[in-house]
Amino acid sequence: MSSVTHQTIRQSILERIQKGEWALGELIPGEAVLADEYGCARTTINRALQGLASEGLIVRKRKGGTRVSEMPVRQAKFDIPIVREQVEAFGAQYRHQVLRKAEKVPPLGIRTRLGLEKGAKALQLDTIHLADGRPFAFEARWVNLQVVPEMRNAPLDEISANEWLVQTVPFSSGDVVFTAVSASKEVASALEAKEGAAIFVIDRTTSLAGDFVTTMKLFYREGYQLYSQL
Amino acid sequence: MSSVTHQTIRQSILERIQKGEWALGELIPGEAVLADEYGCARTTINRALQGLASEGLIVRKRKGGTRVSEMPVRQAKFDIPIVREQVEAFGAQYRHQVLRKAEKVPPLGIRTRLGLEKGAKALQLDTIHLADGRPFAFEARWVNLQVVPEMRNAPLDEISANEWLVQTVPFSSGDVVFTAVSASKEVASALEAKEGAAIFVIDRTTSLAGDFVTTMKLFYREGYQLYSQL
DNA sequence: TAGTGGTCTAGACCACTCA
DNA sequence: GAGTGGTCTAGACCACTAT
Repeated sequence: MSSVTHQTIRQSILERIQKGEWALGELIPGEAVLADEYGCARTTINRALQGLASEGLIVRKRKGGTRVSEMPVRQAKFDIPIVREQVEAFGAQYRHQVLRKAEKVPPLGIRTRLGLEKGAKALQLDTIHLADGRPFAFEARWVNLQVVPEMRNAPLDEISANEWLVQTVPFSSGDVVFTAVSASKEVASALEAKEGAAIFVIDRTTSLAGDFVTTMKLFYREGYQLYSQL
Repeated sequence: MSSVTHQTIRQSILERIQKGEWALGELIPGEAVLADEYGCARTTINRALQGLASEGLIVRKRKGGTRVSEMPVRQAKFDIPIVREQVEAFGAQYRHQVLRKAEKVPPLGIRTRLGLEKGAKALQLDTIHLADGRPFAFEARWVNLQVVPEMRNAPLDEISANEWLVQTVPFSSGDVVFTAVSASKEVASALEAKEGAAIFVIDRTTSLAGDFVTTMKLFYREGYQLYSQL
């Protein structure tokens, strides 16, 4: 294959943008022109430019042409891993322990997030995740049993609720919120931290085809950092 | 255009995966077969499958075929916005104030992150971002003057360092770390919070073509939440 | 070595939107 | 109305890798 591929073109145009060949908001040459310039088919240019557009570096409009983005949106992508993998990535041994497993009527906030009717029960699951025997993260979870009734019988000694759900209900979607909170008495004791310690929290709700499956708060031990590249 | 587009096909195949038509790790039909099934060109199928692969839902290998991902990686994407836009998104009025602007030799940690030689000076900039006059975020920044010497004369009364850099050195890359910390005396006073309060921190280092431009810690006011979709 | 995905091309038509 | 990007097609060749 020649060295003129959509990837090399994409890289080349990226560098031209970074070098300032076109100012912010300025029109860059059309696909036809670039195709001629790079000596390739318009399709190939199109693919390169669509890649850059999906990253937010350029803005494309029919008839309006392609412009360098005026407000390049910086996007960070995070892999949201399974806690066990995080622990093992630290080179530590993973273990988890279910602290509470109860079927009961959830508080209003949880009920809303799971889309449950008033009085409906859900499964409450509190888990502590351990790295080399020391607390790594505390998980407070509610599961919608109307969607995954099998969860009642999941072997939670062998596999964490997190992983069981990933395997049983894969490819669900959802949202995530990151926050910092002061450790409550309950969280502090689970994490063996002082009450009031600054704790990094991931608050996550998962849904499958419009049904809310589970909502969870994950409280990490003090000093935990979540890393990503722009 | 017919209703058979790469997008509709992608959605269709996504639904088939979610419905469990193929088990985790199972081989799905080849491009040629799917093209026949959907009555379109192989190119179109290819585009749809590449989209799903880029999201980590399927894994593709030449000769090996396409398989449903065994460990679907959940990725969260965040827009990392400019603080002013965050404040204005809350419907509040934005204002900022430079608390410190000094050219001096940075501590070792900062020096390393900016790739500076021993004894080299950098620009230290502390800024408080205000929403309706109340502290929203405290920014502690160091700028590599070897890369952006113009920063010395930037009109920081009119435009925040953040925005000035985005406009002057757009399209840079970098990394981000999210953490929770207890407010130090300095941070607490800047944010008008209690010492020891749980503060959400974004720690960010930016580079351009291998040169480190700036490193910054952004301490958000108590209760701040960063939201994203999976 | 054979089969699968990765990519390019050339041409075509369509959809949007600016003037 | 005209110019730009969005997409599809049909065919071709290549690159990787499982067998």
